[in-house]
Amino acid sequence: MEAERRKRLEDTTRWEPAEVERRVFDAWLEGCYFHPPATGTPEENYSIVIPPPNVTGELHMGHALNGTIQDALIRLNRMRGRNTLWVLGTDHAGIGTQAVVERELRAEGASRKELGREAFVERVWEWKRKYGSQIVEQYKRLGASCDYERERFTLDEGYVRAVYRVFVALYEKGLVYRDNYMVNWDPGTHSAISDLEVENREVTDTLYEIEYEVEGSDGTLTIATVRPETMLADTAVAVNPNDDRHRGLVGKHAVLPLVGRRLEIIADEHVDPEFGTGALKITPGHDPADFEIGRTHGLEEISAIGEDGRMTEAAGERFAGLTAAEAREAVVTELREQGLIRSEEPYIHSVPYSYRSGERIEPLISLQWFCRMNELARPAIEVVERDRVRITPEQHKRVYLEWMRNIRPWCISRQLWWGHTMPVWYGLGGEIVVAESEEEAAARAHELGLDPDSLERESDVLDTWFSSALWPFATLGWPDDDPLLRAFYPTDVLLTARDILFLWVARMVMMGLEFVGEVPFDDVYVHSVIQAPDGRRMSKSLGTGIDPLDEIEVHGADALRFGLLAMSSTQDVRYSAAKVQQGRDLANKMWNASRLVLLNVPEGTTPAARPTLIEDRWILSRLQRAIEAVTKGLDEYDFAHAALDFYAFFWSELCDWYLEIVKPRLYDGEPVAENLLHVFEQVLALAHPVMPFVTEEIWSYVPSHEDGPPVVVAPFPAPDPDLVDPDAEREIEAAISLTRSLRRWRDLVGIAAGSVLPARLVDGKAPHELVARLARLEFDKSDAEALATIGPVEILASGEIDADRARSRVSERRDQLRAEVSRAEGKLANEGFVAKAPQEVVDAERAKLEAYRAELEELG
RNA sequence: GGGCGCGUAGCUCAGUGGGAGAGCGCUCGCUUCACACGCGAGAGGUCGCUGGUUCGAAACCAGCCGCGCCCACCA
Repeated sequence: MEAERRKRLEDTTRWEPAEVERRVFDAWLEGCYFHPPATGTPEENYSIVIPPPNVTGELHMGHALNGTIQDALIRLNRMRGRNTLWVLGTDHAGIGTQAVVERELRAEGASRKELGREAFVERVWEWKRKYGSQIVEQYKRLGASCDYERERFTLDEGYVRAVYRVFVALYEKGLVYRDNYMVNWDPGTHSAISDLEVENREVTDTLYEIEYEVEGSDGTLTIATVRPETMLADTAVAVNPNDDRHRGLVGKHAVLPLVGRRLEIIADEHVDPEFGTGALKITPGHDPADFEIGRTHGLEEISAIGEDGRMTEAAGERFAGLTAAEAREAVVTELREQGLIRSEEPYIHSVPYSYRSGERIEPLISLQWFCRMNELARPAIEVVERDRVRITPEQHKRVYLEWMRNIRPWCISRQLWWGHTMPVWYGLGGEIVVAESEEEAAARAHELGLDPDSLERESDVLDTWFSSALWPFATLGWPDDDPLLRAFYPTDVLLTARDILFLWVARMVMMGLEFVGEVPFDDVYVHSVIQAPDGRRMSKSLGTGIDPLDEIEVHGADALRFGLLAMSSTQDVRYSAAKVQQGRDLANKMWNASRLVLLNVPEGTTPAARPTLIEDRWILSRLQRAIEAVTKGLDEYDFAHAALDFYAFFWSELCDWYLEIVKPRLYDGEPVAENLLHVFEQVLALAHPVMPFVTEEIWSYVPSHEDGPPVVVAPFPAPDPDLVDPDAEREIEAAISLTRSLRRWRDLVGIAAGSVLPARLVDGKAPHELVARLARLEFDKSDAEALATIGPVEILASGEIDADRARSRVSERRDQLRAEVSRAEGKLANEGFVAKAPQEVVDAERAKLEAYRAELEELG
């Protein structure tokens, strides 16, 4: 080792991540380890596409966990020698990005409208060029080994081509169509949004009961509503066909108060006779349920509320121009004056809100573009049923299938400016021309006998999720016959939290099957959502967010990665700062344990498994089991166990025991250095997928690695069954357990930690020689009084020992043993147990009983 | 309304049929020549409640109580 590096190793008694991480990461980039060639087949290669973060995004804990899991898998498979690609990129995120830039404009006293569409879109691009790579840089801080040379963006030229190709194909297949249909109108963004972008909130409204006159009768009909203003657009009243109370009314007409319109009284199964009076006002223009009923019965659809959230002419001149809320008040006031309100009650129910703007959804009928989903869903259901796509944990499989089987048309047009402008043109007579480019559209118009110059392009853009659905193949070069696509599609696994299972994952499966003819990934692993430590949602606006970059700054990326994996699970978890701290402590421990080894092995030592003594056989055996456990955890997506099993092996077995046991040999130059280096080399490689930085840094100090390949491309350890050694395990574990008993006794009796006690061996029994050193005993043949017998060891009276205290400790132990003996005896006296329990369980119980009796015997 | 999940040490969580575990916190003792981000030792739990299955239940089954999430057009 160079003197300078040796000095650094000697002087650095703490793992200092900040100093090392950037340097190590740059070296990885320089080595091009993250940039695989487009060769080989998807079966032999390993690939993952990152869930593209919004281009406006900043790395949050969700990204950090999601990214850490992917990176651990990517690094594992890269080390296994597979040609490994992790696709990185960002999503243009229509509404979100548009909102960010609009906010910027507002701060300048300008507005989107003033600027005009073209200039605004250019402004967003400017923003993207300036800030769009922020989150990508943040993934680097995490240590993410993505292919940064192949970064993609959903509005890349090639990506846009993929989007248009898909849109046109779906249109030609009749799956994409334009229709006047009930949509979720978001008054906040002035756009339609899809069902999945709606969240239901419990709110308290007033439930009004309103009386309607029935034509040709003295009776009245009472209906209940929380939205009296929508009555202005009512076109019927419905009752349940089996409701005896109203049977006679079906076919008659009610008169709509304030308006005077005649409303047919119809019968429909959807009406719940139990609710209210069993009569339902039908507003096909402003209620999704009523819309369905209206279409079934061929009712007139009146739009009384416009897209601006104000009442239209159709609402009548008294109300036109009012906001919906004002109209409600006006309607209620008039009804009250006319004595038509029977009751007003507070009413708690769930109401749709825009996930994006947070405003209450206004259901209305609008001319939008839709995508029919059931045909696309069919094969996507099948691949999951057949486990061609495996969803882990399995409960999500049912949820996925359930949703897919009841899938509804998807509203894909958005009234925004930022996004993929729909490849649709309209002729003067309303003719629709759909084509991948303007030139093609013109040609098609020509064929149809339309004047190409008169074509007007659709101004709506596509739902952002429409383009995200193509992510796994559009990023790999589709629709071209790209070598990347041939080498890496289908990808191996998709990592996500469950919130975008429908919004994104299901749609990728459908699109992948439809356009590439193959699933986009073999596995879907649904991981935790990380909550704030108090169990609330982690969010900036609530002030509950914890910034992963701050954690990296303070504790290092390895610490955060370890912590996140250790706290991760298949269900939601609370963020645990303690787990990150545990990761930091582990990195520090790895650094320092390595210093012990690296600074004390002779120059030029080569790592090699060389079991000289039984403790060497023991640690090699334990290492094989640790490799097995960690590998299993990573392969089975059980990351918490992978991380924590590694921790337990490294800290409790390797550091606490093996290093303490071999220290004298290491200092004295007795043979152990090769074996120690071997164990460390394996450990570094084993931990690398989880803690890449500290392992890479230490690796560079291991003799024989100085000019060799870095650990990022070192072979991942495989357990060697020949090194598993149950005898050595038994023997060393017995020595450890005896040492601990002796230490416990010393501590209880109050003996100074440093003092060496005289002891004697019980005849015929020899504990492992290590015990004397580890428990600080000195054996002699004196015939002094034995104060205690612990296993095969008698501790002799000496000036340092308080004999009374020692005796009371002995008697405590005796009580403990008696309790154990009677527990075991009772169990073995139970005939049912002896007869029915498996033989090895019974034998084990007998052996324990024997051991307890023997120790009790020894204590006298 | 339907579905899923959770309730284990003070806290955050493992454990899914054979003697209750980890990390943090707490107590006691240590400047032991890798590490005080450390070392050694320890205290702390009727495993939400009730019943059942079993020789044996934290685990399996049923019911109840409490909490969370997803889906759903009862106004």
